[in-house]
Amino acid sequence: MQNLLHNLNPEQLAAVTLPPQNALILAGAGSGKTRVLTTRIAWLIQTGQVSPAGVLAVTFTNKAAKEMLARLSAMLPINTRGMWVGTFHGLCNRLLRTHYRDAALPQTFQILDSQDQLSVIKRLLKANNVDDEKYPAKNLMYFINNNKDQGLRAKDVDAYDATERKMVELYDLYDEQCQREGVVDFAELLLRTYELLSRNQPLREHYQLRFRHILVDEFQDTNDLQYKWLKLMSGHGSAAGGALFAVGDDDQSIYAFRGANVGNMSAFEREFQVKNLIKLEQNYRSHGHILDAANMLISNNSRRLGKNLRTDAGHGEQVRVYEASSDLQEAQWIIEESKSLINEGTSRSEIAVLYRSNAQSRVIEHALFSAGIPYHVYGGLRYFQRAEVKHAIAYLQLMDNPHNDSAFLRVVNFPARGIGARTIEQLQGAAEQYGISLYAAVPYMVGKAGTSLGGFVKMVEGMRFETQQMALPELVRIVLDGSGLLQHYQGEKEGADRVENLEQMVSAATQFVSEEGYGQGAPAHLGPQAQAQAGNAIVSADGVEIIDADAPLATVMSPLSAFLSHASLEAGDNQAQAGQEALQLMTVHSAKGLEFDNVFITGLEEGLFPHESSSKEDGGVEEERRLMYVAITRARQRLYMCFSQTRMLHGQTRYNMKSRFFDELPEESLKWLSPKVQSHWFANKKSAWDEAPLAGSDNAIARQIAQKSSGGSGWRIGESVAHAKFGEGVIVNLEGSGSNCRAQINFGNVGMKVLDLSVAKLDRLPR
DNA sequence: GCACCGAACTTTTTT
DNA sequence: AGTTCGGTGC
Repeated sequence: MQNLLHNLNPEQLAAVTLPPQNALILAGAGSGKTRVLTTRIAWLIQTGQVSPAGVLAVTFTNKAAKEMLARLSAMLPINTRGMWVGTFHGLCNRLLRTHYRDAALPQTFQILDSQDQLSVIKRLLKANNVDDEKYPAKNLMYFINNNKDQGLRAKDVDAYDATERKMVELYDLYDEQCQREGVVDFAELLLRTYELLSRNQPLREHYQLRFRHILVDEFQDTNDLQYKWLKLMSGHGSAAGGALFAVGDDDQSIYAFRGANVGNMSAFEREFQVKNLIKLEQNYRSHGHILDAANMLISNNSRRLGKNLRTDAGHGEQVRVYEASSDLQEAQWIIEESKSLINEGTSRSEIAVLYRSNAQSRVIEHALFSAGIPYHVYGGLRYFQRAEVKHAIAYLQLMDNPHNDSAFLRVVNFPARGIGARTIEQLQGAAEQYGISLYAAVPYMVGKAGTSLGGFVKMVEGMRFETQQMALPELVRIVLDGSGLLQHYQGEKEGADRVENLEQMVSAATQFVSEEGYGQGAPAHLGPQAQAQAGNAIVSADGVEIIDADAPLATVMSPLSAFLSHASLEAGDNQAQAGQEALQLMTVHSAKGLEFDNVFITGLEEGLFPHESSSKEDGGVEEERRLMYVAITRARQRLYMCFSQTRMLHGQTRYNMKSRFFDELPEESLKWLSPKVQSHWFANKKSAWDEAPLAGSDNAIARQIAQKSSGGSGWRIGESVAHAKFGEGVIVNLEGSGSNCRAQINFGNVGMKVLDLSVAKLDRLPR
């Protein structure tokens, strides 16, 4: 135990050893949050305050859950496999598999990822002849998820106009359809579990009594339903129930757009009467100038819980700021600086290039490619999202649950086997008529359509029979082969990668089987007899037998079902391919939780960062500021910031002002690399472009713009101006000439204005 | 059933 | 600008 608590600072120690009461830990960036969380669990177990089975630890990502488990096994001499450490969705899946009957789900229910969900909705809209102009599938999906994330079923949603009523109706139809097909979407996993436990008192009390300690990571990212879920699990407001230990950072809340509610932190503090609020403000990551920048920036936000990071490391280097004339030049600068870092011996993987939006990566990638510097971009398609892999998964899904219409439709004619749209239409008609799945409707089809569809069903049945006693990896191999997928891609010109991805699925299955504790030889299809083996059967007061979801998943679901869940819930690694000697390119969002010695924050321009769409939502700019805070606090030693006067976006050149965030950083922590222009500067020079530091090919572009733009009016596109009413802006376009000249000016958050230059009073501004 | 062309989109993303 | 999606035409 000495070892466990060794090296903790006073605040960390206090948090780890808190009495078994509700607690809120405000953990700043780089303050050892994960360490506190895992040490808390280890300490509770080691001091005998709780058994491993009495702990529930919830995270948002699989990565975080895995890391927590890894650290726990390093700290404790116990097998962590059976412990309840996982994502909200993973834990709900486990509960629903165990209590599938009570939750009114088929044992082999399948999980829709976002892609699948969208295609279910598209199908629904088509089947109901809904005008998809008026009700785009994406909107409906957003509507449904949004409501589920708040714990609202269709019947609970208040509709105020005809459009909303229609949406509610479609929401209801959607749920019915999912139920018919035996599929659940991500939000449904949570909502279904929530409803199950709300409704079923013995079950609820069982888990409430069981989990003495519930610990939540990244609490600021919880949505309303997750908060309700935690309330329920922790038995809030009832006699039973354990202590909720929430760790989070309100300043790093950057997921409001997907339903996260920072307000949950203060709500928790209030509703759970939190007496133990501990702030972890000692930062172990960044040098002083970097922290000063972060602290001052975030102090511009209101409604904070309040926190200031400090470090024992020295000031370190100032933040280097660079103004480029174009996005190309910005990229060029990043490359020059990276090169010199690399020459100093910096590992390429310790250089991160962050941007607000994915579109920005292209220019940077291009420049890196030309310069021959290896790089890695995060955020592409993940393994289980690739089309060929999804096809294979669909075949596997059909073998486990043939009534999954999405899976059926996805592969019924892939590879092509002569089943066309006409046939499918007929089949859908029959299925609707009898209220059954497409698969079940096949026998009702006659003629040629019946034959081809029958052939498909026979193939699926054949594979199912053939693989009955097989272990999962073998089963996967048979399906890849028997479905004709492998052959299909082998015969394709560009199919080599896809074949490789398919082959990889066999090893993914092998790895899954060994990691999840399924005996290598265990048949992939495991019947309900597994149910009987489930451990800890308990009997509730009213005599209902409850099987605790305690036993390893292997006893409540077959390897195949488990593998399919895994494929939906864990789309595959996209993060951290450790040891890769390459520059790391990613959005600021995906950088959260990571750290690097050297960080570039790029595209710091009004409209990009903060993003223009953020000014329309209330609290939008504050969220952008938190995003900037996250970006800054990723850096350990060196931080670079840059912005560009011009940028190619959506096919046209845009002229932006530098980000307002620069005005919110401490002057003394910044080092401006581009000459900081004095106010009299513009009086002497006719154009900023003449003297701006330009590199290489960019010179020409900049001059072109400069020439094209002055047009005799004395003003220039790209020039910064000030207007008495609208404030600061940038000239985006000039039209007309002489006394008839008008300028289109981007006034940032005020918006775009067209002003007559003979009338408007404008002042030139130095950049 | 497949290939090609044009239109429409383009903040951030995990499960 | 670049991609992706859906529709049309063969």
